[in-house]
Amino acid sequence: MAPMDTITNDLRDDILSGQFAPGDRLLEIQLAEQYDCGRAAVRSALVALTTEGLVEREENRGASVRRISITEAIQITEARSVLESLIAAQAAKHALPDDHAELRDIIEQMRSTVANDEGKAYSELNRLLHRRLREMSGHDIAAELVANLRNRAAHHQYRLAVMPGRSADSLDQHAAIVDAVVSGDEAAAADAMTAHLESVIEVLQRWGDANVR
Amino acid sequence: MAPMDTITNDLRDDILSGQFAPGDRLLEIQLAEQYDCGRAAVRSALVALTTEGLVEREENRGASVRRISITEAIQITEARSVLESLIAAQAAKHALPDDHAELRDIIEQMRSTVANDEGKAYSELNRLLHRRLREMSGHDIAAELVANLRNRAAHHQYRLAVMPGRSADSLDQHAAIVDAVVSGDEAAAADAMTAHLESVIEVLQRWGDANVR
DNA sequence: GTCTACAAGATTGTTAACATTTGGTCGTCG
DNA sequence: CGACGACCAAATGTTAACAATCTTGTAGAC
Repeated sequence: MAPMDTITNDLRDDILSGQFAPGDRLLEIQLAEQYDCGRAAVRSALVALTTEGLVEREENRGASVRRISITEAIQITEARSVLESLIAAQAAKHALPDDHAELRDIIEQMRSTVANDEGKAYSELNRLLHRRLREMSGHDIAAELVANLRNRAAHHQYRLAVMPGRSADSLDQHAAIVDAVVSGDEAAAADAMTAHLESVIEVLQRWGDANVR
Repeated sequence: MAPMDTITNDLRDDILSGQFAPGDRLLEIQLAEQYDCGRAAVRSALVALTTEGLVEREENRGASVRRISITEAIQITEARSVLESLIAAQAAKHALPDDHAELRDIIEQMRSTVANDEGKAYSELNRLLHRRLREMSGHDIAAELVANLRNRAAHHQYRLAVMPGRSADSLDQHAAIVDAVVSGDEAAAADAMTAHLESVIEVLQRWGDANVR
């Protein structure tokens, strides 16, 4: 009834949206019922999500939502940093005038959400901006890798979003990225993106130091 | 009889070693027989390798070894470039004296194979060097991504290895990387790695221009 | 009271049969 | 001679039952 890819996407979304929390067990029968499909389809989805790094499977012991430690989240963000910088550079190279307008518009909307303290909306615009930059870059490989890395650290990203005063800093950094992309300056775009993610890493690091022991 | 992970690894190896060429169909029954297991295990392996980017699957039409175009191979190498530079920097930061000795030893062996024109052996040392750098870096995330990217472009890498005069250039570049890592200079290590992979990209680009129309 | 042995339940792993889809072949008709 | 359509074979997709494995709870011995 439901093709395998659909299950994979649905389950991925449900994990990312927090309906299944890190550590939660993923029982095949239960999922089969929930998504109205056979166990085989669920198994395939679990295998796929395991190689994506979102799910952990142990022989004869079943699957569970993978827990991501802080140190791992930092490494993920470091990898994202270099890849997104590549993307930003390529976006600066390939973006068209229409794209420029769209990027500027996103920044304006972000500015508005920050002024009104709408954390949720800001977070969505954040995702949108990064996604559009990936698409504009034309670099399918880097785009795919970054999308995956983002998913893996989604939980930690979430905590970041609700940190007080973080949106303001973040907004400036995003504006700088867009400025560089719009002006077609590849190196500046890459640098701005690196600076942005360095700042994210710093926050993660501080949070880790404060909470781990 | 054979656990799923084993099949996945075996099939991956057989694809990378060229026993299954790009475009070759991967029939479930045939593979089940070849690896002495059920179709279910084969299916799981195919799903896993599909999300790894090595296999292509089409609904109701079966799986085949994914073909990688030159432009895709270039993008793969570009992504590898930034990730391996990150790895080189981390390796420079974390490598211990024993590691330094090992790296220098690998370079010496490489020098010997180049002098004796042993392309095959050089290629293996090449892989070994990159792998050890990944391990020394301690950056599991970047290491995993690079390993995957290397697999995806394995076929094009192969063509590179047999190019005349390429080993000599490559050797100098690798020596530069090791020098930087051994001296603990993170930035220099990253730059040397970038230079190395830029050179690989250039070769791919020239080959592409010469062969695609 | 704690530890071990064992049995019951739950869950994954495997197999086999069945259903569906695809692609091609052959034959007929225009 | 070419085009259309019905069949047929091959392969994938799906389902259900069975086997193997792990976990949990319990009873008994020390």
